[in-house]
Amino acid sequence: MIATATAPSRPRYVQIEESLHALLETGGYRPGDKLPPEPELAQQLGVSRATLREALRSFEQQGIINRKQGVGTFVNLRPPYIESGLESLESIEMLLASRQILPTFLQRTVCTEAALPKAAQRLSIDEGEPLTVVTSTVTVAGSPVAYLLEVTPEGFVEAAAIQSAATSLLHLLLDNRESYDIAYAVAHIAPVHGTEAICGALGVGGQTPLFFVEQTVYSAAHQPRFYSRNYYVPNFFDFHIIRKREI
Amino acid sequence: MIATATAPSRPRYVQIEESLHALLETGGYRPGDKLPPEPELAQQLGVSRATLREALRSFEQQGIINRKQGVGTFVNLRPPYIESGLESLESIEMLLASRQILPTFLQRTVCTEAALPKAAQRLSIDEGEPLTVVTSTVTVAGSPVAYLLEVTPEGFVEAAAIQSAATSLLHLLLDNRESYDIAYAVAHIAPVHGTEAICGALGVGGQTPLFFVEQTVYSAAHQPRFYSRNYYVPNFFDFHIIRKREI
DNA sequence: GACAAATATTTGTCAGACAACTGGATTATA
DNA sequence: TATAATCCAGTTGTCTGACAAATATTTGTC
Repeated sequence: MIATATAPSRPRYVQIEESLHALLETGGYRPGDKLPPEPELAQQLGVSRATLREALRSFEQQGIINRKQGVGTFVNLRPPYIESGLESLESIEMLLASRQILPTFLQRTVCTEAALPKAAQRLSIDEGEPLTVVTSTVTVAGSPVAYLLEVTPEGFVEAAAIQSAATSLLHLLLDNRESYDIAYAVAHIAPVHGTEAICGALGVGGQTPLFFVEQTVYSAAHQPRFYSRNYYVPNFFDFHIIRKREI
Repeated sequence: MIATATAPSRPRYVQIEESLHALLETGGYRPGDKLPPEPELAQQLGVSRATLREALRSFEQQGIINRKQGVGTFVNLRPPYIESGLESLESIEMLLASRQILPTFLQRTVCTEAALPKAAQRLSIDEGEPLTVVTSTVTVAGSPVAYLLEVTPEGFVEAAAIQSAATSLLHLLLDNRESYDIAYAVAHIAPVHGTEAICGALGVGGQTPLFFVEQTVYSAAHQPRFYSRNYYVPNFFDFHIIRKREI
């Protein structure tokens, strides 16, 4: 039925979630539609009702479905823009790819530096440890749209892979799920004026407010693996966030 | 045991989630701690194991706990800053209150205007319908830190309540959960230069980049209820977001 | 001490049953 | 007839009890 995939010990209710997800996506269910009754759905997925309900609970938590006692389970309307806001960790390549845009990386430089105190703290390593620093200017149709400065401990990513890649370092990490166990990032955002060098690279005047994102990227075990300081040209990007009420 | 609270028809597994949340917060559980075995915990909460497991699944989905077959259930390390990032919908009062700061609202004006096309579209109402517009300057210890422009259809909030409140309109909505069913917002963020009026109100020069947040606030049924255009002084705020990898 | 086997602990899954709730159909009543 | 009360089928919510599977601990053996 479902490919056993990489981890054979993954609990069934997680696998069922994936089956359910596929069912909702490709099974022709649209917002507002009613799902089959739980006993039927459980049989259809080859699982007990209790296990199915754990998966459904997770979906309900995410706001994908809506259960009502005595009535049924319904596919929710999705909030606008639910996907690909800032709350989802993506590389700039992924962001642009979803709009069928292919970026070019100019002036891509890769160098090794000793970690300064701030960088060392951020990556939980010792001062002076070697870091790999990648800087690049991202252009779309000839116009520069972003300036990236990306930092990771030397050796975390194979040097040859970094050199040969024509992508952002973050994309390299996210693209190889198995090798790098990237789970989330903490991003700080601010409006700034760029330095002369950055404004020059982006071809904007010194008075143009830039969108500055500084983020540290963590593994699932909360180990910092990477950080970046990126400058975006605001007119080209439209950043948004879904803000959910808590409690 | 647990107060029956407002809605008696709320499913038990949701109530259990709240009990669990309280248990984790006040029950002295720290990250890494192991929870009691499920049968014991179920008895402690006065609920069957199946129901408890649905609540636990929801917590696992949120990354709060970690279950491992044959071992136990553990409280997760929390990512830094997990709370009160931009991804959580809060009023500026709530944001500052968590840091023991009490803001003052100066030059608070309340007026009624006819909806222009853009505003009408945003709030899904007809052009020309009356809107209540609240503008205010937020100061902390005498220094202006934000300028708010908040808009809602007239009548959605009682006029007297708006007039008498010395808070942001959003705070009024979030503070009265029962009256206004606010669930989430879609926020767009950008770095901008303020207009003369705004820079004047905030006491900054025209070249200072401001943090601009334009958000539409929705009910649980995805009805737009409110929108705001806010300008923040960047040096006073440190906005951050948790960005999670999807899939 | 090192290794292997048995045991205990804990989460994962199942089956079946009944309760609670909803919405519509049916029936009783004015 | 119109309206209200009742019943009924359908669906999610909850419970009980059991066993399977994974892991950690203890015990036995050399």
